[in-house]
Amino acid sequence: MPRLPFDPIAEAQRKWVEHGWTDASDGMAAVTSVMRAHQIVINRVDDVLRAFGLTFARYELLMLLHFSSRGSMPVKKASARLQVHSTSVTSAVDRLERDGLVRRVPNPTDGRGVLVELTDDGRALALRATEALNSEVFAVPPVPRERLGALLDALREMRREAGDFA
Amino acid sequence: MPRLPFDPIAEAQRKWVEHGWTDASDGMAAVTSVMRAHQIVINRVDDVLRAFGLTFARYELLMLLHFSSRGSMPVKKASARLQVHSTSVTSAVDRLERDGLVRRVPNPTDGRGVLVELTDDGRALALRATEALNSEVFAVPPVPRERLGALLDALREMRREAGDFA
DNA sequence: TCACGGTAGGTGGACGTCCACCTAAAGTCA
DNA sequence: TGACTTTAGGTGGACGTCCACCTACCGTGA
Repeated sequence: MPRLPFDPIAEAQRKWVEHGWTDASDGMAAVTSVMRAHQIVINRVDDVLRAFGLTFARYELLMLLHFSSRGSMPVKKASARLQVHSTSVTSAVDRLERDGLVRRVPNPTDGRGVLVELTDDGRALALRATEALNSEVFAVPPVPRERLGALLDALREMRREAGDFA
Repeated sequence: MPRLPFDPIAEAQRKWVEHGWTDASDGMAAVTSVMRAHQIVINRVDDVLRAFGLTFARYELLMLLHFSSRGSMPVKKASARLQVHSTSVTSAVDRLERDGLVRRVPNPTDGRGVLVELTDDGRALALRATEALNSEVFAVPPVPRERLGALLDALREMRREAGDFA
């Protein structure tokens, strides 16, 4: 990826103001910046997880199961906690099951549902991946430490306003 | 999507600290927050663009061409400006061309390349979509106005450190 | 008890992103 | 000038996300 001689988002913002869309220019910049930030962090994370045959989506599901009291939960509950559609969880479970990291078991209390259950291999891999992620990515945040608080605060507000949590 | 009674990212952060991964907990929260923020903003944007048969990726390409002096540019240049792989641009061009919003023309100065050229329909649609996006999304940023500056600053730092621009 | 609306989960498909690989045309350098 | 390297762009495929639709089961109310 080439390094540009200028900030492309600042450039777009300039165009917005030029066209008289000043009151929308910050919002445009915010949306575009979040898009690019997502790309940056997911690439950093997936670079590390590739060595473990994982992606961030699948890693998150493994850790959610790891932290759950029984090591298993219904697809629906995982979907709510990870805040993605059930079908995204289904897709992750398919691949994790293929690799022997989780298994599907019938839900004893609901004949419609299945429980996704962490296997021993899955738990071990999740912990090894966490060690790598912690040291190679999370301990070296993608933003200077002194800005991290403001970033987390702003994004928490965004998530709250989007109705993620009470 | 159900509203959770608690912030799932704060909950994950608590688990991280419990496990002694304190120095990585903020980074983990930052990465996860950016992921979720991306989902929130892209859903808001695509909700509006759906009425125009567009997605944000294709909209961005249309606007890039609209702002360019000739209304056309090589795939490679669009890829650098949008900061996505060339193949992502190829894919967007395929769909925009299918819908008559851009056309591919041979690059007169490079026999290997093609120029992506905005059609009149493409330009008109981009402007109508911009009107809708400005009023329905960008003018109502996904974060309180008073936090917007801090968010933009933090994300600009992230992009700079990732090597996006000088 | 039983009919019916609601819910859990899966399927198939569209889309954007990336990667590995390919072809053809430039560019380079002896 | 000619052989080698680099570059532009496309293909095919993996993956995650969403949506529309489907099936099977649950729970509720008459």
